[in-house]
Amino acid sequence: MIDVAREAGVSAMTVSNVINGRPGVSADTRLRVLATIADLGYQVNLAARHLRAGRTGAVGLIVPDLDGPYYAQLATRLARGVERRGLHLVLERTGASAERELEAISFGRLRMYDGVIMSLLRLDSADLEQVRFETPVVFIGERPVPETFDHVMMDNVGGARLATEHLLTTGARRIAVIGGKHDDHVDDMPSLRTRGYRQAHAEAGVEVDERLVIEVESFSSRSGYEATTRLHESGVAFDAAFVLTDAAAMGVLRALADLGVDVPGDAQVVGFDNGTETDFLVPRLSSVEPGNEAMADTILDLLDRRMAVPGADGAAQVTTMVNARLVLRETTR
Amino acid sequence: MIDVAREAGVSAMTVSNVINGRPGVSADTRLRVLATIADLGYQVNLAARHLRAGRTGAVGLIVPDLDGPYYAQLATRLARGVERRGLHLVLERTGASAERELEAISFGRLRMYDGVIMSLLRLDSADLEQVRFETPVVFIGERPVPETFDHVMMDNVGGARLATEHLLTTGARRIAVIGGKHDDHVDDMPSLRTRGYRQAHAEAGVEVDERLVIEVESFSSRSGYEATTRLHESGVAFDAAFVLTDAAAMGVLRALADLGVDVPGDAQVVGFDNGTETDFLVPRLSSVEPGNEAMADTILDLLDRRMAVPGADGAAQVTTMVNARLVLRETTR
DNA sequence: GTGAAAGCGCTAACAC
DNA sequence: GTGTTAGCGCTTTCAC
Repeated sequence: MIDVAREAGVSAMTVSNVINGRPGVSADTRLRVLATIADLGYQVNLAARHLRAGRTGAVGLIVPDLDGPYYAQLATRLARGVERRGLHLVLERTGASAERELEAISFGRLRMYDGVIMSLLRLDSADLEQVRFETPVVFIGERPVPETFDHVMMDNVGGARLATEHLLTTGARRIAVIGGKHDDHVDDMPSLRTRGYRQAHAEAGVEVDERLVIEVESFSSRSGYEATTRLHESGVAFDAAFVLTDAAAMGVLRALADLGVDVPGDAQVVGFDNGTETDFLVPRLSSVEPGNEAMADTILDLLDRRMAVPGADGAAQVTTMVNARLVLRETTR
Repeated sequence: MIDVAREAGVSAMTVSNVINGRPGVSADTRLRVLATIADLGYQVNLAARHLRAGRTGAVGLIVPDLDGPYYAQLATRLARGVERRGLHLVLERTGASAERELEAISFGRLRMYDGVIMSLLRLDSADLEQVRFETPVVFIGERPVPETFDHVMMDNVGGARLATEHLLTTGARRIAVIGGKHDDHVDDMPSLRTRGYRQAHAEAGVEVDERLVIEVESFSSRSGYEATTRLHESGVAFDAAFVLTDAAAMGVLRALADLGVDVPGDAQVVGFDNGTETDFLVPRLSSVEPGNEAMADTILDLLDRRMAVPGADGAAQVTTMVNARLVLRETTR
């Protein structure tokens, strides 16, 4: 920068003013500086700007994974909003490992961003209270977070209840829940969705057969496939499957096709997330739409609010729950 | 840091030495400093470290999109490798817009990373020559890049030829190429894969009916679906479809199911990318495996080499082409 | 084994 | 409209 200044015959300050489009530079000088910048191929040093001015121009999105369609689609929505605000979105993935989640929020790494949107799967509220956050953060996801943070959630329980109610209404009585939990004391995604499943059963006066609650290790298509195969081999009858994610539901559909089970004739299937792929499966997957658009908008509004006031995080903490609805396609009656 | 130093009764330098695990600090002092750091909840300021030391600890991966499975899966592979090297991977998406691609490489934004892996779709070699890259970069993808850069490519032509050869060998004579180009003078992904398709036809002495070359706007499932519907409505007969990406192939399969076309009986289908989802489609999608693992390994090796020598980029530029192979599943005979 | 001084490249605040 | 001064928080260098 100092080179540009010398070459253009002005001070570094004037160059800075030109670069940042600040007023109070004569058109003449501005043009000369711009020409010199182009000439020398000068680029600002963002590290120096960051150190001095405190802002980086980036918003971080920290998510467990990107192979699944859910976070990838959320990222695309958020990116658009962030760019509209003159910033850019940067993603980090933790692979749902506690170690990497901790790394992402430690060593001052969050300070690399002007604001952060974060979905943590392993770390709990207590872990978070250990860390000092200097950056505005909005949490997403089901894990509880300390009271001081903004938090946007989808209605896991309500969405699951909607799906299960529909299955019960259409005559299903033995609904497998793929990815469910036997013990739903924790507030993570599988537990909450299983809770909705149980609530719908309770309201309908139908008892849950615990053998229909199938725990899985991950929510990949492969997991869904294997869980369905196991369930079938166990000989436990079922006339519907509520699958906790669309990705897993894809595996369930594939397994049912292999097993010669007709969908939705012999067994109905409902997924969760309403990803863009649901419309292209054979048969098309009915799914819980967790309010993806509203979610992205709410997250950005909250982050705006936090980022507006530079230092003080005076604004009251907000927890928002986005409404879910059911989208029926071909895997349900 | 100065606070920690004062509190621990040492100099800032010693604190720095402790944080960076440098030798030459007595065990006694080290422990005292670490305790003080924990006490005060101190975190390094990465902006300051970056400014002074030049390194950020991050590797950037800049890709067109993340909704499709391809880049998401590549990112996961690369992340593992990068973490093994004590760094972390950070993603940016450009949405395949020229403007955003330019932004990502301008304003010194690449300097935020110790190394960058980049897939550009819009910018061409001439655009890239304008920009001064201060950061080690490895390019991926099919677009030509200036001779000075390392470049890892998949064998688009060869992979497409393999797929088409197989279809021809199994008796197909009217192979639609969904996403193909009529004019393959440019070296982008659709053109290269179409070139392989044409080569296979030429070798087999089968003429290409240009009405079977279906251009699409994007490679989403929706595009594949619509292209197939259009082709069917046009009344042009086909007995196979080579679809340029798996995501689009998913839409093709869905369309064929809607149209009552039996796969692979009435029409065979082959995709490209061999994503993890291919195994869970109904029917399972045969696909070109572009060497995803080898690709990730090669990229990381090249980046290592560039990042090893801090300033001088003395090492000769390398262009690598990874081999493709065909994975047959249920959509082919 | 530890510390003091200097400076990375930028910008906020204020002087002219 | 433009320049000067100071300092963001680290690490490199060299002295002790």
